[in-house]
Amino acid sequence: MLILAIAKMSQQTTAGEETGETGEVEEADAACCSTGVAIDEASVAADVRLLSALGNDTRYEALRLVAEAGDDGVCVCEVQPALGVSQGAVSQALSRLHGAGLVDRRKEGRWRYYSATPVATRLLDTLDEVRGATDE
Amino acid sequence: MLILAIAKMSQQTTAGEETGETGEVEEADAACCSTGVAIDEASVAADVRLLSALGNDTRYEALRLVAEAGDDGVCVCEVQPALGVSQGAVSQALSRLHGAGLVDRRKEGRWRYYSATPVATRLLDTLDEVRGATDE
DNA sequence: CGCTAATATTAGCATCTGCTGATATAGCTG
DNA sequence: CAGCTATATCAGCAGATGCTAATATTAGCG
Repeated sequence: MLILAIAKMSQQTTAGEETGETGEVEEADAACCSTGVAIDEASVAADVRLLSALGNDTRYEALRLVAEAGDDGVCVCEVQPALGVSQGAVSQALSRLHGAGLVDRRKEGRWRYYSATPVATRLLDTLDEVRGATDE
Repeated sequence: MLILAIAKMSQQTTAGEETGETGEVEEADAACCSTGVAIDEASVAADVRLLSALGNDTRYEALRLVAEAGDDGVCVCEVQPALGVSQGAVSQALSRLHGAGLVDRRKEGRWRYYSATPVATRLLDTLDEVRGATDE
């Protein structure tokens, strides 16, 4: 993928922005990127998977509900009426969140409980913070 | 929307989870939710808009590139070859990011520069942190 | 002014997504 | 065991998405 190349181009870009030209980027000057922001393909995929899992009302709301429940988690049987969509849609939503590492799940007899992972908690906190800062 | 109702049900749920029944949730006990996690419909919409804007490779990578460039931002003319998609796709991607409040834009003659907003910076930092914690 | 360059916008298409309803699977009870 | 409940999975459909190519708009130059 392009990301490693992007990181290199970015460094060049900052210096060359006055020219307004796309400029030929030489492969020299590889001794840059000490910012630790260079990001590899797998990380991109992981981030996009996480973000896209949350970029949907039903799934976002499901996660909010799960996160609200705390460490004990919440039973699917309670998520479903709260979300107001079909049982199948709820199950798929929770499965997608689980696949993205945002919820953990456990069985208790017939019942299935979902709880938020630290990743999810952290991300929701950040969203709350940036929204709060933006609402000023 | 359902969210306010969700917040109330969650409180009840924690107490009633042993019953395994969906239980009739009374409207009483409204004196809860001191955690500040109750979230309104507009906030959900805002968060989902932000998250879905980023839940796509092209747009995520565009934002990464913009964020790398620092306060001066990056010229579209440099983003396009870096992303390796059509000029139109780049423009749409940046427009979507702007609409989600993740990038600011300015004109300099023929050139258009995009820079990351604090919201974007913060979110990307969090993603890096949780990914870093997860990769252990 | 005409022309070129940069880039936003539009139209259209293939593919993807999210939902519903149906079905499959697992657990519990008498 | 049969019957019921909880919930995961599947199939299908309508609508959304993301891309390309084309076009429109803006900026700069001789």
